[in-house]
Amino acid sequence: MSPRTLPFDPIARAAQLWEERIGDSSVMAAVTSVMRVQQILQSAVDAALKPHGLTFARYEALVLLTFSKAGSLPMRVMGERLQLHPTSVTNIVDRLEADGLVRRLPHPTDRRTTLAEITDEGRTRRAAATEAVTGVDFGLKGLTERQTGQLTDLLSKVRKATGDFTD
Amino acid sequence: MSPRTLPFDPIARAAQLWEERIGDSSVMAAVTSVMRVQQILQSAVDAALKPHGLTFARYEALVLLTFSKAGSLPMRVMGERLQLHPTSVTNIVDRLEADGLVRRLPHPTDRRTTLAEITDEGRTRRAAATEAVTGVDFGLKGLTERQTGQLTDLLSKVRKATGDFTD
DNA sequence: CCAATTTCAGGGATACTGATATAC
DNA sequence: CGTATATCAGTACCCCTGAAATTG
Repeated sequence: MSPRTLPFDPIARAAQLWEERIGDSSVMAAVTSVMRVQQILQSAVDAALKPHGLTFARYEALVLLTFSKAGSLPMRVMGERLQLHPTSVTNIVDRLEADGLVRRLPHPTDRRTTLAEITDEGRTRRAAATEAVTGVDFGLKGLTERQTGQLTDLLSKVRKATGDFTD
Repeated sequence: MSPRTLPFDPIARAAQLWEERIGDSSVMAAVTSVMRVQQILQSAVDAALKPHGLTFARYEALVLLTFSKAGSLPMRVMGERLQLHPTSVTNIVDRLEADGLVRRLPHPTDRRTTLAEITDEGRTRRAAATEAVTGVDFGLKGLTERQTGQLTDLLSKVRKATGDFTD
C-alpha cells in the first residue's frame, strides 16, 4: 500500500501548477478537495459500520426509515430522499431484507408501490451503528463546531444551485 | 427516474429529526453534505468528460502527467499523488494505454518500476477535456470566488487532520 | 532473506441503461 | 392508451484483498 501521508499538500501543489499552466485554479481546487474528503469520510464511516454489517448507503436507508412516522416508506420515496437510482433502492432493500433489518410490505392503496418497513432488529442495528459512526465523528476531524456549520452552509449553497432541492 | 428536485432540503430535514431523536446533528449534516455534493460534482464532471472518453480518475491521471517535468511518472508515485490503490493505478493506466493516451516505459535505473508517459494524443485529449470540465465549472455552482476558497480551506483542515498530508 | 513495485484473479459496492410486469 | 412503480439483466467503474513475479 502507498504511504498514507505526503510531506506536502497534493491539492495545493496541483493548484499552483494549474494556475501557471491553465488558469484560475480555485474551482478545480475546491472540487478536488470535495472528492478527496469524501473518500476520507467514506472509508472512515464504512470502517466503523463494517462490524455492524452495514454500508453507509444501507445505514442511511435505516436512519430514514427510523425517522419516518410509520417506520415504513414507499421505495420510490426512499430513492427521492436519498437521491438513489430506483435500481439502487431495490438493491439496498434487498440486502437489508436479507439481513432481516427491513421487510417489504404491499402499499395499502396503490398496488404498484412497495413499502419498506424497518424491523425491530433493524432498529436495534441502527442504534448500534449510530453509536459507531458518532463515536468516530463520521471521520470528520479538524473543524470547530462553527467551521462544521460553515462547511454545511457552503455545501448547501452548492446543492441548492445545482437543483438538489428548492425552498 | 426519480424527480431530481425536492421541495425542501432533505439534509436539513434529516438534521432536524436527528437533533430531536439522537443528538447534535452538525457533524452528521456536514458529512452527509460532503457525500451529496461529491455525487453531484462527480456526475457533472463525468458527463462533461464522457464525450472525450475519460472518467474523472483517468482525467486526473492525465493532468498529473501533463504537470510532470518529463511527462512521465512511476506508477507508484501516481498512486501517492492521486491517493489511488496500486491496483487502481494499474487499471487506470491500462485503459489510458489502450486508448493511446499513455505509454508504459521501463524505468531507466530501477527495473522494478514502470513509468507511465503521456503521449501527444494524450496531451491533446487532456486539453480538450480541460475545456469541457472548466466549461461547466466542474459542476460547482452557487459559490462566490471567496466562498469557493473558504470551502477549499475548510476541507484542507479536514484533510490535514486526517493525515492526508503534513507540512 | 527481506522489501519494493507491479500485475493478476476475484469479489464487493454503487450507478446506469434497457427491458419487463404490473397497476394506476 | 400512456404513465408510474419496481424488478431484472447486463455493463461500467472503482475499491479492496491476497497472491504472484521480478527486482532492489
